Amino acid sequence: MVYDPEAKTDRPAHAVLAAVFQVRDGVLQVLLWERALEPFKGAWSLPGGALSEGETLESSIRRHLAAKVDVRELTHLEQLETLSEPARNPGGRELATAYLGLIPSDVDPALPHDTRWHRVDKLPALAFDHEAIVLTARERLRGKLSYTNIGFAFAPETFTISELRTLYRAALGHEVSSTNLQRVLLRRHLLVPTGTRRESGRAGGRPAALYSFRLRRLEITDQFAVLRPPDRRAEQQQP
Amino acid sequence: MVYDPEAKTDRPAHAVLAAVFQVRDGVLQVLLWERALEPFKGAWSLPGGALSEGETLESSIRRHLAAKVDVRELTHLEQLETLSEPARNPGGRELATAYLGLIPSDVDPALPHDTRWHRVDKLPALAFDHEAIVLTARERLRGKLSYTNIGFAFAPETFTISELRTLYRAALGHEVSSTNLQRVLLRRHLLVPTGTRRESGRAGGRPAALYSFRLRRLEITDQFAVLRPPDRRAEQQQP
DNA sequence: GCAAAAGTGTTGTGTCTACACCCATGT
DNA sequence: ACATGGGTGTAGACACAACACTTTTGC
Repeated sequence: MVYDPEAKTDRPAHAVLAAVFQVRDGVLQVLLWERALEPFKGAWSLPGGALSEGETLESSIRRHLAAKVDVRELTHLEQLETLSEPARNPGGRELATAYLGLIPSDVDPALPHDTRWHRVDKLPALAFDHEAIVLTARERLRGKLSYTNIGFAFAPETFTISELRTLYRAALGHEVSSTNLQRVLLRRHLLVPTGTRRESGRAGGRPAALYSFRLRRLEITDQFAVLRPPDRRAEQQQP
Repeated sequence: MVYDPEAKTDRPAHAVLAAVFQVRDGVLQVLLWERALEPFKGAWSLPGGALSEGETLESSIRRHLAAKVDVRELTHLEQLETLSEPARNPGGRELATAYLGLIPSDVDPALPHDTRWHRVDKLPALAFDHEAIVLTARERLRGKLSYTNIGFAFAPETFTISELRTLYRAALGHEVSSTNLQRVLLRRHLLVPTGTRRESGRAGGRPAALYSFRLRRLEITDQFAVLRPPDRRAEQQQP
C-alpha cells in the first residue's frame, strides 16, 4: 500500500445503527424496522439514522432509538464497530457506526407500526450489512456474559434464579443449569439476595428467593482468567 | 431525548488513527508522531490521517501507516472504537476511528525523523484524546492475551519460552513465570515446538528449545470460561 | 401423602500457580 | 566441578459441571 497524494479527502455521510436485544418468550429477539425508502424498500433493517451536527455517535443513536423505544428502558448501550465498505450502501458512500443495546425482559415498549421484534435465530433477510452486525452483536453479548455482569441489562430489577436462567439460556443459545448459574454468579458476587421471595404458583412448589444484581452498570468480573499477576501475599518490604 | 426534525445531517471529516505497539527493550512501546501543524503543533500524537474517497477505514489506516512503518511488519490490526466528541478536535468537527496494531519484536523499522517509539508506561502529553486511545488499546491487548493467541503478533517467527516471557511481561505489565506461560500455551495448543534449539550464550546454560505459534492469525482459544454449553457426550438419539 | 419447584451437598475433573528439582551446556 | 539458564514433576488451591438429595410449598 502506497501513499497516494492524489487521494481526495472524503467527508462521508455517517449513519448510526443499533442492534437492540431483548429476551422475549424465552428467545433472544432484535428490534427491526421495515424500510419505507429505497434502497431496500420494504426490507427489514436495524433502527438508526443519520448523524447530526454537534452530537456524539452515542447521543445520536439514543436520539434515533427514542422514536422506537423509551430510552429509559435501554439498560446498556455500547459501541460495536464502524463499517466502511464503499459499496455497503448502494445509494452512495456511507459509514455506519453500530451499537449493541439491551432492554430488560420485564418491559414491553409500545412500538411504531413499522417496527417489530424478530427472533435472532430466525432472522429475515436484512438490508445492507445488517445481518453481520446482528451476529457480531450477539457474539459480543455471549462473550461478555462469561466475564462481566452484563446480565443485569436484560434482567428485571429483581428476579428468581430460574427466571434468570431463561434469560441466560436465550442469550447464550444453549441450556444453562440454574444450579450452576446460581453458584457462578453468587461466587463472583454479581448477585445479592433481596431477602424477599416470590409466591408459589398454583401448582405449588417451594417459593423462590428473589435476587438482584449488585451493580447495574457494566463491570468486568473475571479480568485475568489466566496469566494472572503474581500473588502479593508473600511480599514484605525490607526495613 | 427527543427527535429533532430540525437537526442538520452532518458529513463530518473522518480521520483514522492507530496505536501501534511493539515490545522494545522489554517494555511495551507505542509509535508516536510529532505534529507539524496546529492544533497541538509540536505535541505527540498517534499516526494516522484523513479518510479518502473510496477506501475502507482499514485500508486507510494501512495507507497512512505505510508512511511510518512497512505494512508487511504489521502482524495484527483491529478496529478499536470511533470517537465523536464534537470538541475533540479544536480545529473543527472530526470523527476518528482508532485501530490497534502490533509489530513483532524482532524487526526495527526505519522511522521518519518526526516519528518515535515511546514507552506506554511513560507517555508524554498527547494531543487530542489520544492518550485515552492508547490506554484503551493496551486494555484490549491485555484482555486478548488471556483468551486468544494474540501473542503471535508481537513474537518473532520462532522464539524461546523466556523470550516470549519477556514479551508477555511487557504487554501485561506484571511478572510472568516462564514455567506457567509454557504450560498454559502448550496446553491450549497455541505453541508448537520447532524441533530446533537455540545455542547457549557465552555464560553457558542449557540450550533453549525454539517454539512458534501454531497459527499466525487471531484465534479465540478460551471461548467459554464459564457457563459452557452442556456436555454432549451422553447424548444419544432415540430410534 | 404426593407432585412441583427451589435450593443444597457432594463428587469428580480439570486448570492454574507455585516451587522443588532435574537437565544440558560453557568455562 | 560449578555456574548458568532451561525444563519437568508435583502438590495445593480453586472453579466448574453434573447429579443426587433435601426443602418448601399447593393440592
